[in-house]
Amino acid sequence: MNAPIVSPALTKNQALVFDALNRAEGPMSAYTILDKLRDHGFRAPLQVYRALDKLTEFGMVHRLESLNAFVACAHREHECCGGAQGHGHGTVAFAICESCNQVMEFHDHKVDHQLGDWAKSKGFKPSKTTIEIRGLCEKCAA
Amino acid sequence: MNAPIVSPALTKNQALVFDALNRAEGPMSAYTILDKLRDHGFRAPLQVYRALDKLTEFGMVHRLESLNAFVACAHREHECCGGAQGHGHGTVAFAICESCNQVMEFHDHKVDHQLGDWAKSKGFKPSKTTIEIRGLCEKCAA
DNA sequence: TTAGAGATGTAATGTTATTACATCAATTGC
DNA sequence: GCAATTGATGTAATAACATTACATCTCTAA
Repeated sequence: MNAPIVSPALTKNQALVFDALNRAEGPMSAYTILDKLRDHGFRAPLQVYRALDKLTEFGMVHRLESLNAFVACAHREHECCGGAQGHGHGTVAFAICESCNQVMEFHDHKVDHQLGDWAKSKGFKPSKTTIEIRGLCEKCAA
Repeated sequence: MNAPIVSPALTKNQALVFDALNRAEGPMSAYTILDKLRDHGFRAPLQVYRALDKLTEFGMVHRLESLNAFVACAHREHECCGGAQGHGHGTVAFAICESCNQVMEFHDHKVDHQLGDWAKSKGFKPSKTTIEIRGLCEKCAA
């Protein structure tokens, strides 16, 4: 089984981690996830990191590099352009509110293309692109 | 003294850290910098982090979020659009070769605008934007 | 039924970043 | 001059994030 387009069957640990992230309504660090899952038998960081690796590979979870934290993917399945990253989209971008910690996930074709064009012009072969906007969301900026 | 447009006078520690990054021809972690500067009297991480904070604030150094590492800014002074981030540019983007660790710093008006437009449409007020493309540079992809 | 692959559990360690507290030097206002 | 403030520095300790190493275990395909 490789690079499934639809959600694959998850292992127990993967399902627990994914569920925790879905309930969270915001990004969580690996160690926060670990704490949430202690009641379910989790005892070591590696259990979380292994599950996160897989979920990320499946495109079901994203890592926020500027936060060292993780969020469940907010895209609906089959939405918009199928990309190299499985699950149904190309590069995703994030707007992260530094006040309320809310994260907006979005996709922007033009940005995607523009960066792709730059890469092509330089002979650079992208494997993963990170776009994160830190700032204040509408509510918090008011 | 606040938010200088030209390079401010650096303190001894700031100058040492900046110099180390300039010589490096590639990103360095804070602890790598620390090791390089032990001969110059550095003994603790905080000495490095404090200098990096200031240099970043001055726009002379960038943090690569996906690497937890730092690079000296590759822009010439006075080049292109003066932005909110001092030093003479708006958002910068990075292409990071995962094979040879070379980093290309660039600026793309269209991407900048496009993300700005998205933010405006959502009422989001950006403070800092991260754009990092991981992949293989032309040489390493060949 | 056994060899391989993948998932799991656990401990230990490595790497990155911050908090807390003390000191020192330059500047400002009196 | 000389407090008072501000900013830079030094040091130790700790917190936060992530990986390596090794031992099982379970399923499945030959």
